[in-house]
Amino acid sequence: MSLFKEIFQKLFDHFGKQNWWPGETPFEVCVGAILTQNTAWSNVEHAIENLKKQNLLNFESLLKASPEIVAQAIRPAGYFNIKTKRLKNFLEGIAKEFGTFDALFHLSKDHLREFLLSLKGIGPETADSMVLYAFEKPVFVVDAYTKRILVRHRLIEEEADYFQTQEFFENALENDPKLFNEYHALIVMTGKNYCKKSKPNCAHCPLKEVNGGPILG
DNA sequence: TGCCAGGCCGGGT
DNA sequence: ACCCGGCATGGC
Repeated sequence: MSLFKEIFQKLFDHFGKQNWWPGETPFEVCVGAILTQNTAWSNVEHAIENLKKQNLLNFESLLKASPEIVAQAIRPAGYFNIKTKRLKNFLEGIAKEFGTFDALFHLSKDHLREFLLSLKGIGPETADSMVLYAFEKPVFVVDAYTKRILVRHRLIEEEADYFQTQEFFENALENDPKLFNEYHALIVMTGKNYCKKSKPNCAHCPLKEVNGGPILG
């Protein structure tokens, strides 16, 4: 078994199934992906709740809602002004290019990804989170935790960019959206245990050794 | 109190 | 091409 499969297995055995993404519909997943940019999910939950209460958590309603209303609703998620713009860019981009949200389901993975990345406010992680968790196409989502863990264990260089890190996983694993789904969720769980500033082999952090050593401390 | 959170953009050098 | 500040709330 490959190293990356072994790591996955140990994380899965330790943490169990994560049932990601926390969202009831593909549209909700997309909105959550934007709202959680550099933000704790607990804050996003309040914003999502507000949108639900006001019946704004669907494509048509959110598209029509005024920026002021949206900003007020998503306030708990932080960066509410810029995130309002990003949501609007997303919604208006879809309306202009495809007409409906559901039309996105007919796009190929690469076309979908390319379209999302063309929108201001949607970068690689947000796009890939949508592609994987809303549209269930096989891309490996990389985030700050992913890089932090790999760098800590000297599996990648500090300088590795998003796409290099992503290839690292995608080359090592079968192209399975369910696997990518679970793996990324487990990495987020694991990453919370790594302090941000510590050097490799920080005493507080788990996963002290990967090659030949115990994965979980 | 300060630091951190499931990024991304835009302006300066 | 890099580097860096701005964006903002809530939890520990």
